[in-house]
Amino acid sequence: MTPAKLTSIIITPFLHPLLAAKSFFSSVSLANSKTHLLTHFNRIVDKNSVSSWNSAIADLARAGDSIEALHAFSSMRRLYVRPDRSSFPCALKSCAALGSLFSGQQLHLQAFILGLHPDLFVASALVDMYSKCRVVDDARKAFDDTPVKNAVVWTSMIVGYVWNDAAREAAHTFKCFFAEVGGFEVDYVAAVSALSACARIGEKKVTRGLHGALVKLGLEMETGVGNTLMDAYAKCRLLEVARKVFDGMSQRDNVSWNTMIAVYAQNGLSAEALELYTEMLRTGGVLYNAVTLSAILLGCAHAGALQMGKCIHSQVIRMCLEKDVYVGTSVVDMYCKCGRVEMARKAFNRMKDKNIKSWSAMVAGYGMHGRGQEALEVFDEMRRFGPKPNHITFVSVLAACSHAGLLDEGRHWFTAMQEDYGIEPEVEHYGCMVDLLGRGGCIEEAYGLIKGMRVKPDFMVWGALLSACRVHKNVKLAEISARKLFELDPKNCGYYVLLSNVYADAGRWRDVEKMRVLMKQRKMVKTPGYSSVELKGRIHVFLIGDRRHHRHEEIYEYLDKLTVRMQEAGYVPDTRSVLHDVDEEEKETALRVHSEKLAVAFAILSTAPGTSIQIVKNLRVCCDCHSAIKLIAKLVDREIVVRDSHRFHHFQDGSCSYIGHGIPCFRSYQQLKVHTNFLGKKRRLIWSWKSASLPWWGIQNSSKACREQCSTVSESRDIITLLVFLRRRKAAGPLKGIRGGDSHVHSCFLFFNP
DNA sequence: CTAGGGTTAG
Repeated sequence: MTPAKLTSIIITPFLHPLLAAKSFFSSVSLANSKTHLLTHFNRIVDKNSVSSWNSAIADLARAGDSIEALHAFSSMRRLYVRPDRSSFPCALKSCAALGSLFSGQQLHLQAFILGLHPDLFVASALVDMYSKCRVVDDARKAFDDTPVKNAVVWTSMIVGYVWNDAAREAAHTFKCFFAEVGGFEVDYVAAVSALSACARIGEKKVTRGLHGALVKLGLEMETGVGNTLMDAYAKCRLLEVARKVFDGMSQRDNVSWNTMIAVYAQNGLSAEALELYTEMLRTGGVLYNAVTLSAILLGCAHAGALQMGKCIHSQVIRMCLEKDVYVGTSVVDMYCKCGRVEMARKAFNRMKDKNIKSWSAMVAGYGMHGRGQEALEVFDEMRRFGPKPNHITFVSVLAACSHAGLLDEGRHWFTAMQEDYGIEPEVEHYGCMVDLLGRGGCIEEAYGLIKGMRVKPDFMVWGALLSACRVHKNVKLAEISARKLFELDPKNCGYYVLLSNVYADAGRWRDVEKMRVLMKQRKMVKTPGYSSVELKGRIHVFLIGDRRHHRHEEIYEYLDKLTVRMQEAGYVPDTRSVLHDVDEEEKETALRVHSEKLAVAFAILSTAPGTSIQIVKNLRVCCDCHSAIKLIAKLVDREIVVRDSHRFHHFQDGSCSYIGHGIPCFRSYQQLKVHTNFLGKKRRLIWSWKSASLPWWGIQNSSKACREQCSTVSESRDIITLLVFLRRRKAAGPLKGIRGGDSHVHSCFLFFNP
């Protein structure tokens, strides 16, 4: 580059479109004779003093006004003020925030010309800027060009790799750092960065190794280190170790609590998540915030705990967090997974900023309720007004088509995704397509699709095919897909059962027997099926034939009565389901005491007439339970919503929206396994809400917006029942305050506005 | 008289 060109770049440094906008600094020039400027934040800038400019740039960068910060830098250059080592870090940080590589490169060039690039502050900012602009190779070059490195430069490089999805590289860099300085100089920020790399890698060995090293350095007592360590262990699926770290921490901040709650919620341990949340409120002495509520909402969504979810939603509104995209999306997701897709839609409409995940959540929400047409309408709206759909959105769209049986639409979007949006289909997309085609009866076409896949088909794909084979009685392909499934997911006995169902339907009893023997030989352990129902702040869990519930006698008695009424109405037990779900020895009792029936009976007994009932089942609802619950809903005149591992069944007026089989919408075998352990370890089956008081108070004075959402009679009745319950528990304070907008109750609310 | 690196969420 010629000196002349260099000069021109230095004098008019920023030609980037970002900086075309009018700025306060645009009018600043040599022609202007004033020596001082009064800028943003009432800061007085001496036009000729570098440090004065530096402060102004720092102010703007700190406030997040990156463009103005760069304008300020630009104006300074126009006045021929020579930047010093303090001018660059803030300016580079602004480039990083904007992702503006162009401006960043020019700053690099200027720093280079002024000979400031080996300065530690400048170097670390450069590394940071390049990695945030996604050119990790240049970040590495800037890193290597720094002759003497300190912890900050090393950390910037480690974080840079993590940012650019190169976690292993990051871990390796930390190792080099550690070796070079012999452990001295490794501070807790470096440790946190390295641990976040471990979390990405997700390998037990790596995390344990680093943990050991940090203990030696005496860094493990730092709160930040503990927080990240918990996350890293959780990502390695060592939940108990994560909890141990949490318990062993001498100081916990809200990130510690949030992390632990999120870990539980993400792994399907909703009860633990909610329990920890109450503990946080009671003893933690820390403030909860958007992150906490987001995690708790996820827990509610998983447990299907609508009432709790509403409480949290109410708190969200009070804390003015509805406008937060993350929280807003969690609310939408929670309502969808708790069976209230209309309420989800209302919450969705109230969101001002919607990101791609909010839109995808709404599409998926309609999809899991079998409302494909509405899902496609939302998708259409998204294409016109929202962000550009990505691969996640298309998973939602295809799943919606498959759940609603929209064969042509599904085919159309699968092609359009590749041709118009340039998105290569991944395993999930194939899973949806195989399910869609299989359900539509095009089994051979589905099999053809699998054979032509570029990625390796996973258990979802083969599982979808196997399910379709059962519905359409295709023994040959069932055997093929089952064989694959035995390899891919050897511990899951569901496929053995499914294949034996296919044999049974074809009358091949010898093969059915073979399957049974095979299962015994391979020592398959069944995932225990259970159903749960939320009632006044408790989650009641029922296993098959469970007699551990304190009201079990009442429940069985009522169930017997119901059975008689059902038989009078013409109900005949559907024996296919016995094959579907249960072993030989459990056959006789099995049908009548399936966990979902127990849960339904318990819910009817315990709620006021007309209240709608929500059940969550971890496996699929069997055919018999399906028809039985349909009849029960009619007999007792209730709306019953059952969410199983695959989709929602809305029972009302003797009908159900359920269509055939499908691929799971609540997928995650990890979650099921954790649950199995949870039950296998004989933890409390009936999880009781230890301290119902605090989180529940939100509902008393539900903000107007939330009340509007709870518009139906049964829902407001839910709330009243809840209030009476709370009063009985003396947790709720005076009732008069509950009914009206009494200020006394307001003052009782422990709402922390962080 | 100012400046650089980190953790939780869907």
